[in-house]
Amino acid sequence: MSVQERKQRERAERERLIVATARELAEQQGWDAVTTRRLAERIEYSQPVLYSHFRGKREIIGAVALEGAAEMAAALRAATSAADGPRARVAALAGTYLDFAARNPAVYDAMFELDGGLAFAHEDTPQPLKDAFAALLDSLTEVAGDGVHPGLFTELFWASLHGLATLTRAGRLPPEHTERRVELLVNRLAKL
Amino acid sequence: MSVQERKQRERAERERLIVATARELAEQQGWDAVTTRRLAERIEYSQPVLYSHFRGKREIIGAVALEGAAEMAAALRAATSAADGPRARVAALAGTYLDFAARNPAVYDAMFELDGGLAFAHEDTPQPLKDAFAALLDSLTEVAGDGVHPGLFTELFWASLHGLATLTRAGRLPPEHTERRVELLVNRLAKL
DNA sequence: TCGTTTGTCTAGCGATGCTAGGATCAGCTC
DNA sequence: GAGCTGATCCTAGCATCGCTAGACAAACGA
Repeated sequence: MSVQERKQRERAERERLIVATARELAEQQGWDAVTTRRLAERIEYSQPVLYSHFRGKREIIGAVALEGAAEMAAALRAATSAADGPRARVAALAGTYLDFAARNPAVYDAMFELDGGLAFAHEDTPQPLKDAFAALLDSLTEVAGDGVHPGLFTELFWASLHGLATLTRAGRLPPEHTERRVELLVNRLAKL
Repeated sequence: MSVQERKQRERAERERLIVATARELAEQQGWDAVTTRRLAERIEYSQPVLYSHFRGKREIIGAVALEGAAEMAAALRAATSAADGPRARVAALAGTYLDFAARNPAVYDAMFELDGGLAFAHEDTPQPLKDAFAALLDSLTEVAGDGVHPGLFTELFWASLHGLATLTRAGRLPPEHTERRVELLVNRLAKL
């Protein structure tokens, strides 16, 4: 048994290595540079090994996305729990979200721009994604306003953050007034 | 001279054909299906002909994006000019924007998701893009609120619409309550 | 009528994601 | 300890991608 267990451990370790390497490479040189050949070379295995862990490149992207979602959820929880009052919580939430997107562009792409084969808004949505949304929901429910469905409000708030994040990073929005835009968003959307 | 002019006309016509075919193919089967080979086959010319009109695939995407931007700008103008009062104008603006994105997903991708090699928020931004932004700006200035820079407000409003459009189409947001989300967006962001 | 230019096509390059089939090496049995 | 077996990994290759070089033909000006 012990032999099998060791092999399983090594396999799991190698899988983590693949995901970490893909992420690192994507952050360094963009997802276009993450080819199966380059990835294989970096982990010092041959190409087909990747396919014994993942169905294909899509699933590797999906794995990076899940890792990112878990981190983002944790970051949002940490930021909101350290803030005092609804106003500060929402502001911290928005700031942390955009900060995460700006600091981890490749991961953010894996989560929301690229096709990682993940299910959203379903019952079979992976847990880390649910957690991240729940982190948003928890802090936004208290400022949704009377008669407004918290889930719907959270979806809208999230969409606005997502729009700001992607348009800014793609150079569609000038980066200088990011903070003022976030401030305006919080002031207007949240019923304080 | 007449001969040269005829040739120029034919060239311009063929260029329009390329762009229209690329757009059609993208709407039918997605941008992944728009390969230079397939595109060349559809227009009944060989592959290198494409490269005598455009530097590469990116530029073809960019051409589709510009065409789309012009159409979107026109649609926004038409919708807002037919609406009475600031409230109705903003609602029409938002509805038309999301409707355009939903009806022309491939074109919307070309404009905002894919790399079409276009400059944004610069002085050398192509006119159709400026027009589309100006259409937003014109209807949103009157509801920006006191002391709020209209351009900044427009950027935020646009980002929110963009987030709703992309997340909905990518299956990240359930499509059923789209209208309620738009209503909430208009009610909260606009100072009426 | 004869070069020259302009336009188009065939063929091919390097790179992509992915896979088939053979080699190698660990573990187990006698 | 020898031989078998099954898992593990690699080499080699496929089809397809964006893009380009060089050959060829048609249309033009002299």
